[in-house]
Amino acid sequence: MAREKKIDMVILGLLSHEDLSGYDIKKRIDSMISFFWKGSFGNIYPALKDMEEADLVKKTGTSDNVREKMTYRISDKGLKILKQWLQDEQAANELRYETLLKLFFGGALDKSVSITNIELFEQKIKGDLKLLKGYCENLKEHTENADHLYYYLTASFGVETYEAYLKWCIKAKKILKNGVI
Amino acid sequence: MAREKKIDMVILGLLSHEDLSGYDIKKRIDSMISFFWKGSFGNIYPALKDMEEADLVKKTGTSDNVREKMTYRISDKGLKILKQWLQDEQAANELRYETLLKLFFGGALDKSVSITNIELFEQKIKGDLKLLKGYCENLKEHTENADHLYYYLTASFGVETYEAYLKWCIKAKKILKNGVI
DNA sequence: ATCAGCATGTAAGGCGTTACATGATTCA
DNA sequence: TGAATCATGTAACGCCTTACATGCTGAT
Repeated sequence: MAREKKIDMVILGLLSHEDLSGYDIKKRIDSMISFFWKGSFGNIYPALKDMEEADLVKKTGTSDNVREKMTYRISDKGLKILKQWLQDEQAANELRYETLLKLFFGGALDKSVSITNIELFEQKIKGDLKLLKGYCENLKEHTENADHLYYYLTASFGVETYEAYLKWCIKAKKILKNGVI
Repeated sequence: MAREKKIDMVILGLLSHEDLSGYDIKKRIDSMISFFWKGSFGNIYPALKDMEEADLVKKTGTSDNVREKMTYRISDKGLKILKQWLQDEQAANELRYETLLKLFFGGALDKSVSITNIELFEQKIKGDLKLLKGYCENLKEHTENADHLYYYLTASFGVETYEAYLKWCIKAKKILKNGVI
């Protein structure tokens, strides 16, 4: 079983819920998934093409009907691959925070630079947290769709960790200002 | 100012503290930085070579003296580049958690699969948290080095977020078992 | 003697981003 | 009528990972 490309799994996962075009897949990723996984046209469209050739998805619509979106549907084979991946215990969980990298080397400059970097991070997180909280509230009100429970769990992960980030920001700024732990 | 390669900044940052060989750089990254930024021989050695050609670092030691490690020292130009990067307000902060991706699509299988995935994540985090806590304790005891304050701040970021992860794990498992938010 | 770890690298491939190209449609 | 957005793609490049290749050194 060749190492699956992760973008393939994202696409198969989305198609397991509903038929979608490449463009719509991008929109779904941006609105619901992007805080823990990203996608771009530059990898979505080629992935769809490759997966069509491998019979993991097939085109629907556009049966000579020009000016209709090209939508894709997951195949039985595609669904099997998706389920295999979900059950695979391997999981690459990676954090790459340039802000922390800069902070780690902050001693090379005045501490005010590090404080500014933390404040920039803090503002970005505050904005994203607000979005995630709104998203969570929406999901709580629509429990008729069983998948919403899963969406909620991922969004609540974001809320809880972002709140921890903000607490850390306050503490870190204080430590820097005082110069002692 | 061309877009800096991030591994270059990691290396320059480490060299701003002390002269190091490629091998030692890898060890430093693995032990102190890897939870928020990674590096491999495959990108460290080529980066050192490129930066030597660009006069950002220069070789020290090994002056015909065979069987001595090839160590590198940061140059004034290298230090300038490092400081520019530290002051640049752009910062790529990216989370890529396959565990969350699998959870998002967990509705395709029985909830027990998602619970297992959360538990695997939980165990991994528990182990890493223990390491980070030990690291923090060590840093608290050696405040004579001013840089240790910065190391401590990044490590405490890890401790706080990992603790938030563990709280979320417990909550998420409960929600899945009950089937309601 | 042999095995782990020190030490330096190269090559191939994977995967992703960014920018570019193209054209239709919708709305102000 | 012009701008924004819908919609699909390609090309080039960037950066990293993995695996491989090589040889030394120190401990058991």
